[in-house]
Amino acid sequence: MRRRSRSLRAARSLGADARVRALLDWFPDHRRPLPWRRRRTPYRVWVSEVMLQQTRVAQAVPYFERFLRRFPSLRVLAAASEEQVLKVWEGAGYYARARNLHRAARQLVREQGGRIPRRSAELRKLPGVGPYIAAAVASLAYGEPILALDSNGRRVLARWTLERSDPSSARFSRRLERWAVRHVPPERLGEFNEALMELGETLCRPTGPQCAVCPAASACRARQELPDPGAIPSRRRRGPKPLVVGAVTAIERRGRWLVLRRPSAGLLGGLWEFPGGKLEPGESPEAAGRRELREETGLTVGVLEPVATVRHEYSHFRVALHLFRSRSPRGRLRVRGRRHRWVGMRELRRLPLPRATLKMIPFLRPARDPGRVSRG
DNA sequence: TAACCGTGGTG
DNA sequence: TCACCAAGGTT
Repeated sequence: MRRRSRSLRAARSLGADARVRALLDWFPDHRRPLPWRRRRTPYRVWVSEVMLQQTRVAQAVPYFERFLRRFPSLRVLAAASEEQVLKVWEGAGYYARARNLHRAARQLVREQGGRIPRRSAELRKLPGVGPYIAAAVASLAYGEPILALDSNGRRVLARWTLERSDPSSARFSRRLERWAVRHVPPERLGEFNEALMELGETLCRPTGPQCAVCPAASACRARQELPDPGAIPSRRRRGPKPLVVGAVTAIERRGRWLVLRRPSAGLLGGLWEFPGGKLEPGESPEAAGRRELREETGLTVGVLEPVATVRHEYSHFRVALHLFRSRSPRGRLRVRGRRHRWVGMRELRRLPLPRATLKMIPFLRPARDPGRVSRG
């Protein structure tokens, strides 16, 4: 049965490019059983595409399972609070993805009776849905004959066609899109989209492509004409990430800790954290901890107890956060422009927290080992 | 166009 | 330790 369906598929695309034909023939036997490929509903495809944005499959899988258990449908998602959604997203990063997905769900329930649009042009209007995700959902979930080209796909096509233009330029994407649309039969575009990604992730990787087992190797220009096919597309090197030094103060009062909610937009939007901020030039961490606390909460403290230094890396900078603790703040609490709460440890763990804050929590447990400070 | 937006795996 | 980078979107 399998051989017959494979040859039928291959026969139908006889007019296509040899690499396209080889890819489409290879895919059915090399298609990994990923969770979003079971029961392929538009909602599941959409959630998976959002999660997979800039994220490896292995990292996305557990989040996808957890998210679908907690929010099995668009309506359940729309009925949840943003905080609940962010909590499930906690640790996955790029939190705007979760906020946008939630906003879009609410918008669809409010305006479209909870139905996910079938056409990519309509999907494209939803928050957090750009050209790629719109095309991917429309083609994978609804069979719209539209090309969905991600960075995996662009890398593969650039190697096939020896496309040497700057990968960050519009020209690069435009030329590859044109090539694909010319060489893939429209009715095969959905399969092609997925097959190309699969090839890009499993064999035609950024470095060290596995040409020996690649179904398209014999017609791949990079393979045939370059000493290292992995040299295409060219990779631009980024400079080192700048280091930001900050101070964070955990205020404890009767077993409860003061936390602030970050503004909805921007870095870690909507997540909760302890008061703190960047050191000013020449300022000591402790002085910064006192100053930030005063500015953000109106509270003043005397000597701060150093607890740990937590290091963390974001998309475009690194931080070293000096964590302090105080049990004796003075003054009247006055937080402007953001929500604040006093929470016990159990309640704290129920809030959506940034990774860096999660790293701090073990240091704040009841002191078995007073004065303990982390390395670094 | 380019900066911004997290996190974890990898060599 | 370090730089790369992974099913992109927004501003």
